[in-house]
Amino acid sequence: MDYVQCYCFQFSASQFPFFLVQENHSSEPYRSILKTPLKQSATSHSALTEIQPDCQPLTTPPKPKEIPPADPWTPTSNLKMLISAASPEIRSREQRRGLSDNTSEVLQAKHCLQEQLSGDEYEKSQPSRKEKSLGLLCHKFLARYPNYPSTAENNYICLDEVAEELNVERRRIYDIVNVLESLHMVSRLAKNRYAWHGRHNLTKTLQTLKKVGEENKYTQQIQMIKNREYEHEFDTDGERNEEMARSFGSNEHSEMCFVELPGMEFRAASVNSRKDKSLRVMSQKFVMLFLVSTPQIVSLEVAAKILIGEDQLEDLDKSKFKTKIRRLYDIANVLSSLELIKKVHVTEERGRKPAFKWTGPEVLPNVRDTKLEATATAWVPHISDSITSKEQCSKNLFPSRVKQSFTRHPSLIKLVKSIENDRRKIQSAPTSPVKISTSSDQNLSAVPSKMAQLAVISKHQLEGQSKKAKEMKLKLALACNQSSPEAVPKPEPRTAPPAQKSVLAQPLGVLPPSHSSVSPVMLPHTHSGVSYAIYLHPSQAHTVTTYSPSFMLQPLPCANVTGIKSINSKVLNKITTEEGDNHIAKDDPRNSLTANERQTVQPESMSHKCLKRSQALQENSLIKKCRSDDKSLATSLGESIKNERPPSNGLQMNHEMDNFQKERQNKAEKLDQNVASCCDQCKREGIPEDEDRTKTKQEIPMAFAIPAHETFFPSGYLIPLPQSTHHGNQAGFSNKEKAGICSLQHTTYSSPIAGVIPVTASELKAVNIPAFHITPLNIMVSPTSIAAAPVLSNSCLNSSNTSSAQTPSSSVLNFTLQHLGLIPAGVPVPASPVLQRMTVSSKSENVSHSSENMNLKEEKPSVPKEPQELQTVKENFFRTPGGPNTVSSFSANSDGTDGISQGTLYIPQRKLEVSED
DNA sequence: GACTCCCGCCAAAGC
DNA sequence: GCTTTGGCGGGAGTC
Repeated sequence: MDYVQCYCFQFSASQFPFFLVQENHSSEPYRSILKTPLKQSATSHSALTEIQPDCQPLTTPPKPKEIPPADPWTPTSNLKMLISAASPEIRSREQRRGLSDNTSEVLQAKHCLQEQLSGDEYEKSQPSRKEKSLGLLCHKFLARYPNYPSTAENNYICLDEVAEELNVERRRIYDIVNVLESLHMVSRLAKNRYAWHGRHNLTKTLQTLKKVGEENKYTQQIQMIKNREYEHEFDTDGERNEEMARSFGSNEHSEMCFVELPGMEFRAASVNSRKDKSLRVMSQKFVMLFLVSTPQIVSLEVAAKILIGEDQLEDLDKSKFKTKIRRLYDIANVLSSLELIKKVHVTEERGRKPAFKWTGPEVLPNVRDTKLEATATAWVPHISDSITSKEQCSKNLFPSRVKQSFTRHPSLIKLVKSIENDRRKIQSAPTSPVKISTSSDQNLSAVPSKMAQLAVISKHQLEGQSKKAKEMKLKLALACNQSSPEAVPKPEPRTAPPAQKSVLAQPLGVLPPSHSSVSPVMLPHTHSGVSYAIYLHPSQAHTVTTYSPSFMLQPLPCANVTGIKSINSKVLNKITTEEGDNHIAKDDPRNSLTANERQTVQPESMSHKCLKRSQALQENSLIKKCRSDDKSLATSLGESIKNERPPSNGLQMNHEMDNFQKERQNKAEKLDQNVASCCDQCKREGIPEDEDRTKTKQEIPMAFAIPAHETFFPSGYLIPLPQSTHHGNQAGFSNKEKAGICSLQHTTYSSPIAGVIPVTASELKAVNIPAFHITPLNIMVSPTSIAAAPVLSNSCLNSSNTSSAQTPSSSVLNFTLQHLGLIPAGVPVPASPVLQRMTVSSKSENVSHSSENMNLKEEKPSVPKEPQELQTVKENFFRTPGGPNTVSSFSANSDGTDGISQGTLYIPQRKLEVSED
């Protein structure tokens, strides 16, 4: 036992000169042994952990060459020497150094040792399997390089050298490097030579992977697999596989390549040589699964099935499955070392399953497509590159996806591959002399610096705005407190962490449940500084709404925003980690970096999680809605929450809708009165009439101006309409604000059921908000939640102006219905509340819990099998121009136009979280 | 017995 | 033709 501890020190000392100082001053009798680098012990991890953050050698640390002094040999030291000599790694190392002329002696020593020690003792003397794990090796590898290397430093990696230093065969280093390469943390420069980029590219890569994963419909695939799991046991060669093959085939997954980032393309000539099975590609796909799923937990089984599905479904046999699992373990070990994932176990009906949970930074869905870009730049470096990156990745990953309606003929694939390979060879053959990474490293350094400048500027400006807004809020709070106490935002709202402020550049007021009966929630609109206010009834304190970077308002399943994850976990999965969920975060000092990163991105992550969930829920909702029959609308919401039943349609729904429309007219009037009252109050308090008043409208929660160009659309669909009234609405704004307003896309979204849903604060006390969804461009309220529609404010809209609540033309409606497959092509449908009967209900939104929460009771019978046609319809609908389910994606395309054109049907994210935990 | 994943063979790709 | 890269699966260690 004693010598084992000694080993720990030996490893550290030999690997890190940092420790050699101690060694040199040590009077420890076994000093001579300390000179021999041995394999790490279990404690080496912590040692590495402490070393890694700052003092990382950029290059291979010089190996200690000193010859061990001839210290007196004791029986113990002799034994230790024998043990160390017995190590094959040590032997091979000695051989490589040419210092080992006495191999036979060593072997003899080993033999001798074996004889001397009992079997158990000898086994104990060998490094345990854990100590040789890829994860630990990866830790050692990572410890050699800084997380954020400066380009001025030497960041090259020589595989041979590393393998030697780490006492492992090169094969293992390849495993690590391949995974790191998939995250663009390293890139291949030449034979045996890589460049270390650290985490500089990580955010960008993850964004890209997420985007690609979304486009690849991984969420749906996961869902599909999970659903099937519950329906049947996965059999190897049955009809189910064929079915699955068809599904995957229909998703055009047959051809997938390595996702590349701009400036890092084709750096590895072999990158795509075995692309379909490459560890790199597998690693990227694996990461994608985490990024697109909610919760971000992926079981190995599901991952393997998806990965196999993309390969050769016809060969979906056990051995293939086992192999995939093996590879996934390899990848997971590296990702774990990077602290991007953590091993967990999900408990479900069939038992405990190994899975991994994403613990890395949350990823913005797609910032570039929104006007947030400049702002987000302050937050995420390289963000401006992400577009190109995304496009590039899309091209790389889904070459045939550019025109989704066309599929490349298999016979052409080979030709294309051949051409691509040729081009690759020409462009990127990694040959000697070593290619200095001009495009990569320099871009990496140049772009970030520019972006950083932009970021600082944006941040500065936005902080200014934020301050103003805060001041206004306080003023307003005082002002409105008199007229409407419920609406007063708390001076210290439970806001998102500061990091988000800098990003959102708006006071994000996710307010705590106040003592008043209504909890206001301010939601900034980053485009224009418009905020939304949502008032929650205390009974819904668990459903706090926060801001989503994609401009979606998503109720979150808890009052404490920072507690979302835990609640989610609680609700969704009974997860047990092997070492405790919080262990790493709490205890591991190395985690500070990840923690920091996470701190920066967490606000987004939360809302985004909800976004993710909403996507999943929405999918289920759409499916179920189409199958729903005769359940009553009034009861369906509550029932569905509890029982996950499909929503209802029919006469009762129509009745409800009629009532609703009447109600909301009344509410509109009340709302106007409230607004006027509040503004008058502000006037009395000395708040400037002109600009500030307008601002007030933006920021005051009581300014329940219903966007004139935004209309509640009970059906959940938004149909873009020509904007005709918007400019008129801007008349009252200052130039400054006009500018902000103009930055908005003026697409009008309307509903067959035109109108607004004004709700006064007092009325809100009584309403529930089971499901809603708000974006700066649209507001969607599920039919079942319409009566509970929250109030909204949007400064760029005149509260009294509802004229733009237009009824879409019948042609648009026809288009909609036909696109839905609900009416045959060519059958005209008048613009009437027909859609009411086909609205997507939020009823079943929580159904996807069943898949996400394997621990929850699965209500398999209520999850009907999804027909292919419906699947297709669903896919089509969720394929928004900028990506699936991203509102932001159509708000501003790179060309400055609306990404959604006339006649385009957009099915919005519809909410979601019924957290009844 | 299931889960993990090390290990090294060997073929493809690179030089 | 040699070297590098990495897919792959046997099988051992661990739980």
